[in-house]
Amino acid sequence: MGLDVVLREMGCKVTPQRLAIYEVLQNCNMHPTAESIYNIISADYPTMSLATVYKTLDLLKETGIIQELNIGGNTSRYDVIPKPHPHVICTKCGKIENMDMPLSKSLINKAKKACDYDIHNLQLYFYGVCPYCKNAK
Amino acid sequence: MGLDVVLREMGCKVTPQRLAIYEVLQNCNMHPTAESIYNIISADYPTMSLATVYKTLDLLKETGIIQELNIGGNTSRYDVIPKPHPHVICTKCGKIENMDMPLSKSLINKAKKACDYDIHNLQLYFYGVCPYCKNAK
DNA sequence: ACCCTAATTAATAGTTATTATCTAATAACA
DNA sequence: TGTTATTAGATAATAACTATTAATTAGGGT
Repeated sequence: MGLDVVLREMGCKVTPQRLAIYEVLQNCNMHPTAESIYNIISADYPTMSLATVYKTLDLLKETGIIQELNIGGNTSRYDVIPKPHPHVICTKCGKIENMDMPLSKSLINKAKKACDYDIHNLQLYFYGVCPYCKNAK
Repeated sequence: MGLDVVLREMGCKVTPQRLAIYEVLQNCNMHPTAESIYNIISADYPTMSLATVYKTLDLLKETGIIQELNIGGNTSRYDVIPKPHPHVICTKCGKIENMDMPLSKSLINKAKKACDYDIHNLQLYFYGVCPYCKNAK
């Protein structure tokens, strides 16, 4: 389902800026920061504002089609949500990658037993050293 | 093993400020921010500086006896490390709690198979609505 | 116990990510 | 096409954190 449909369903306007930001996130699997999204888009939309990027990212988060990643450092990164997946972060170079590894349903079930929350989401981050940095040393 | 021993082993000085900050983290299971640690300690150490809190937290992170949590929002929270455990965050009130739920060794093993990283750490966050907020509605 | 020195604190200024505000532009609908 | 509420863009403001620097202090040597 396209972003335009989702936006209209929420009563939000479909603007080129929003589509462009979402497109960057889809075509770019490197989990960009708000600022790198801004830089990428500035080439085509010289009038794009960083504030717009932030506002749009918030909106897309609310719609549930992207997620914000908090992996340490003081900068958030963003990610389209095809299906829930863990992330690996290289503690040397800071790169962050999707992991093709299913988040077992049983993990949420165990969590539900371990506390009294209505759990609706989870984030799993692994920290380590990537193959490139391993060899670089 | 006490903090003083750890610090001396690292060739760092044992100062009342450092001990105080660590003590707050130990006696307080609410995962404080740097600023709330500062506020708590200010009562006893009126001369304490926020910068000192940040530097000490960084140092304690390096020693490996505390960890920094990135749960969204733009503020880091801190936590002593008794043994690795997941966290639950209430998406209504922002409270964050430790979960008494083992992080199975197999999770890391699966991760090691799924990518080529030397994985040395992981963070697992669950997001949901806490019992109190459930009832409040 | 006292001194010396390097490490650390405290105060403050600076930086950076993010948010708020406000005016101009524009998507959606009649 | 015209109207209107929403959104974009520019910029100022905020908040978390970091760098700097002078003053203080822990810890080893005497």
